[in-house]
Amino acid sequence: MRWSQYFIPTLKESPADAEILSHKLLLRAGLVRKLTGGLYTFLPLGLRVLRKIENIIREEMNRAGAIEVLMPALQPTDIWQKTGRYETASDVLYKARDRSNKEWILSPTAEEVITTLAAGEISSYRQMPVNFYQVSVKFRDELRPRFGLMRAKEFIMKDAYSFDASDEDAMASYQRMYGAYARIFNRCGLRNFPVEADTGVIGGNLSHEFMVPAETGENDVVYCEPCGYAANIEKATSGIPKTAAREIGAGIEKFATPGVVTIEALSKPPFSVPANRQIKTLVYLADSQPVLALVRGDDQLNETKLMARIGAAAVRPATPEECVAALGARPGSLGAVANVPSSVKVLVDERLRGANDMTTGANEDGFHLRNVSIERDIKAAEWFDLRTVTKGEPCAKCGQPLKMQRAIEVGHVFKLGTKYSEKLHACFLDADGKSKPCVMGCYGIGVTRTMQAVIEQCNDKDGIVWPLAVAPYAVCITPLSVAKDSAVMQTAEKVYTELKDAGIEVILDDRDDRPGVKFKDADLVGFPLRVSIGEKSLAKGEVELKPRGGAITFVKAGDAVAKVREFLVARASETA
RNA sequence: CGGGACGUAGCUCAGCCUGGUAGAGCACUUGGUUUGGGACCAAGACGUCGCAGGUUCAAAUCCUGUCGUCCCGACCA
Repeated sequence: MRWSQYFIPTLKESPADAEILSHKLLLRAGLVRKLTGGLYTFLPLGLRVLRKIENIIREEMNRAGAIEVLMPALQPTDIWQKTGRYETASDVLYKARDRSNKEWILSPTAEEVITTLAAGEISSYRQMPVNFYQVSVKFRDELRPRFGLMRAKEFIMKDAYSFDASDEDAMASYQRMYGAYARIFNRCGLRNFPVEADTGVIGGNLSHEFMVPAETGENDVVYCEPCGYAANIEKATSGIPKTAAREIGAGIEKFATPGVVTIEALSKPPFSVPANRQIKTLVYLADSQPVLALVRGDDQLNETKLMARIGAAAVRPATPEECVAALGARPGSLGAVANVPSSVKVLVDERLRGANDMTTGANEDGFHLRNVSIERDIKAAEWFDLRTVTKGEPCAKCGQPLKMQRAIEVGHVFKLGTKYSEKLHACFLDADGKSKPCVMGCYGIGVTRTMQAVIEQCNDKDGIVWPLAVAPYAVCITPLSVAKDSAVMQTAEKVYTELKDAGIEVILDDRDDRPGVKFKDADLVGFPLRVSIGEKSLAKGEVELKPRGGAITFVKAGDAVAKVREFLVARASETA
């Protein structure tokens, strides 16, 4: 490709609405342009990178035995209603109406469609295992689109769905995808690692996310280097000790705490109740029913864990008014000991098991209760892990201190079980003639997000440093003069033609610009190798090879093509 | 959805407080000089100051509303 005939609108300055580095570089290197918040046009170079990543994904999915299909982005609502996700995923669904006012859904994912396909097409265990995948545009009405392609309203996702006849087979399918994902992200040049994850609105019972470490990521990951444990903070557990039991004091005692409505205030004089001797009482509404979640005063509730435990379609924190309606008191004086209607579920964090000598709200504004012994005084409690792990706590597996890291989620694998196949009747006849629901798994990769994650991880002060496997072009030829019959341009044209004929992806910067402009642009865009051709070195019969971020080497002009191929082969073998 | 900031040329921004001729740098056009890390000189083109109301003799500037963008939050009682 000739640069002058192409479209690479680089920018010297970062547009004001880009906050993080990778977003700025996407715009500055001329890879994308924003249409409006969360919606981007891919320009030629950005599209090439996208295609590179897609191709890596296709190769590895095919290698893992998955089969490519393409499903509609516009989907009927009835199948979403059958799985219940018309309600549970309602927040992110883009809905559209046609001329007869019929409602449609713009696909945020495709479990409903693929399971409908399976329901019609799979009737025997002999047809499985089978794994369908597609690469397509997805739509999500994000709470807050941000950071360019990281969280967009419309994005490109690879989604795959496996169907198996048994749980063991489904596990094997899961492992195959897990392995394929590791290969995909490694080939993209990304440092990445898998972590245990919550299954959220998707459902299922086993899940891993593939994470790219980055301070700008939206996930917190807990990990243990010695034993390899790693989990999303939403899922992570630790071996932190339970609350120490003390001598059980006198019976429960109510005391006045006027104006004290926070853990912190109660921990100060005159009350001086340490946070770890307080019970934090949080009120949620699960499908309009109040639920109490109890964690220790110095712990944070992990809302994702709570959601998973409650299992209701819609869970949200109660408003102060709703707290009064449920318990008779406002936040700050709430508790699970006194005046709790029997209809109200009480979920208690495991760390509080056995705790006594605790203080909690009295469900009467301005009063608390002390000498509370949880297992004696809180009836009908259900025990779960509900707290959020913090850095430095002992690993549950090996006892070493846990570490924490911000990360970008680029892929997610789920073992779904039969949630969707049961609801959409994707059943088959087993060898013994019995009808059973298919056991499913689903597997997603954010293709556009992966692209930006690569930029976030691979850059320097001058711009992007593309890994060869996903670079828009492998080689940029930079003649310092473009005068038509100059020796420099003739050499550039010759090298260009030969590289092209050798099947190497090469761009010739034939713009009539000063060398500095071309160098800056080549660095900004981040081509892995630059071949610079100038009068001075050409007088010695030489051209320059400069790897992005590396040192210049001089080679004989006649050897240039061979040397370029050598470089590319060596570079390719580093990540293969 | 709540809080905050911001909307002025293609981009980055000044001007607004204290109302009175629409600005700079970069990019763009033409000519010339340059040519190994984002050149220089000269001339030029480019704006309903987001939009709609209001106040005023007069609004980019003050007021109200609205739309959009970005950031933080949306659990920790």
